[in-house]
Amino acid sequence: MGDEHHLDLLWGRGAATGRGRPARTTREQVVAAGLARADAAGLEDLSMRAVAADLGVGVMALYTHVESREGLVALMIDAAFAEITGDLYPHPGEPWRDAAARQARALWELYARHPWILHHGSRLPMGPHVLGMEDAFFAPFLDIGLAPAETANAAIALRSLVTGLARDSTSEQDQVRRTGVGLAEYWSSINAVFWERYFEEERYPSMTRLWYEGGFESEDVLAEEGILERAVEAYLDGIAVRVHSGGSGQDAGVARRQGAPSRAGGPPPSPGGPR
Amino acid sequence: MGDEHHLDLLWGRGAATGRGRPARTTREQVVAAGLARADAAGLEDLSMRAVAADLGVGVMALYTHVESREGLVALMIDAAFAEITGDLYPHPGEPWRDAAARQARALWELYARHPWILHHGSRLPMGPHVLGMEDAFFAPFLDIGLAPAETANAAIALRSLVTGLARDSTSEQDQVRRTGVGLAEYWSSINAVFWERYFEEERYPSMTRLWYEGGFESEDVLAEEGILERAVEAYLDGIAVRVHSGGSGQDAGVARRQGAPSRAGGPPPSPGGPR
DNA sequence: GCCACTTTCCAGACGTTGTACCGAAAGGAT
DNA sequence: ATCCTTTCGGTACAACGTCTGGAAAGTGGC
Repeated sequence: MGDEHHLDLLWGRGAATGRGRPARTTREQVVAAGLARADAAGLEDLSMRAVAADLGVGVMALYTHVESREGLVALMIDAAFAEITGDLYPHPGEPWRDAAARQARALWELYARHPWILHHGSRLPMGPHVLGMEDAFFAPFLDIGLAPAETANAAIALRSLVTGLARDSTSEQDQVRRTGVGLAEYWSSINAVFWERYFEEERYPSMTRLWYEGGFESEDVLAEEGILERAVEAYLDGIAVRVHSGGSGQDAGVARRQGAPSRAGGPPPSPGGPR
Repeated sequence: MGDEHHLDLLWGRGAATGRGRPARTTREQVVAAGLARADAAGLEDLSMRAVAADLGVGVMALYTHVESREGLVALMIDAAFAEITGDLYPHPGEPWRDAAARQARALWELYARHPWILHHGSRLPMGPHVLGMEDAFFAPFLDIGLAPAETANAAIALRSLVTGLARDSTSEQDQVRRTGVGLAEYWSSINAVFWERYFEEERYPSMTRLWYEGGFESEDVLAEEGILERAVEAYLDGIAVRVHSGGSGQDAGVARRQGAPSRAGGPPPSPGGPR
């Protein structure tokens, strides 16, 4: 297999020559097994030995399809994003706010299905479907009268808002799963022990006051989606204000780069690119 | 030391009795050594052996101060947040938007100093300074005419927005540090290899168009702070709209909970609390 | 001064992890 | 049938977190 670049695997380049001993498993099977295990038990239970055992295969057999554990996780992440990239671009005639909100929801639900993506340390891999997701997030803000840089920032910030909220929301479930203790006992132990033993109401006046005013009453899981909806709506409101009033960037930056680009290559996939 | 609860360590409860062999290091020293190492080399280089070697101490000596590696990281995170909790609450007379923006900046800069906090998998530990930060973030939104639940959501979403943006921005520097390759070569290799070998302009039309329009031109590091400023401003604009027009929640939920609370204890420190 | 008692320190060991090495196995091409 | 290419899997190794047991180093009581 050509070790030209580790990105080859993400972009499906390593074409089999047909010669040599045939592999007992496909790369798709390996990635699927990893996905299943991560969905069920989290990233910290994704050991190469465990994945190999799930497939009934020796450990080192995995390394014919992935170049490392981290490479496997990269493939898994890109495969996960393939779930939503099919219907992410704005539909014809769909208002930009509806499209952006729909994208935010899709990303949110993807993170709910695969929370390990959020607890994965490094950046998203530059795979085709991750890039597809990022590209789609730019689309709703393209022709609404924002300057190009504002357009880019608006989309990146929306993505980050969803990611941050999802991370906050899923991390506690993740912790519950990791420690093995059930959700009920976890919270009951927190409630029983933490508040009376450590929390000092006068030290944290804002939370205390909000508590007594009922600000933390939402107990159902769906209310957690409410916070996404509200935050996205508020943020898009802010973008809308920017469009109608101080926008003035409709044609300021259009076709500015028809000459010689200051950097060779193409667009960066993520916040800012080279800095 | 009483192993009543792992939270005792975070809240500084384990008081030394004065008897027995005195410890050669203090818990503060251990946490500081861990902080220094994580700041310099990231969380994945924070091994117990390395921290012990930095202190000139045997490995197991650390376990008299921390109960595990994860407990050490929790202490480190709480210690890091202590850097900003001193001046986080709104100043007297400070407009709520200024206070919220200032908090967002402070959190952003904290993450820039300690990016490993963002790449840490599980949720923030329930330490006194983490709680202090969370409490302060609620304060600006308290008396601006939002319903209690909206107040809580607004603060949580602002925190998540900053965290998400910071995570996106710092993860690539983190990746550079982890792989050992310098920033310049990293990006030059990305630029030289990626765009011409993998990227297909017709497959990612939004990014391609934004690129040609100059949407990704910000090359300086400070521009990265611009994205935070812009996103926070947009979000706070959305909150402001909510306050002045459709708010109507000024007194809807005040003092609703003076009777018997539906849950025993006190306010939850984080999004939603028990669900 | 001496002795119990308590706490900390450290060397070694154990189990688990990712993965390098290498000979054996298995199929296509000649 | 023989080569050639690729995959397979047992073994090995270094690094990791942390348990264990005994030695070390103090304090309090006599």
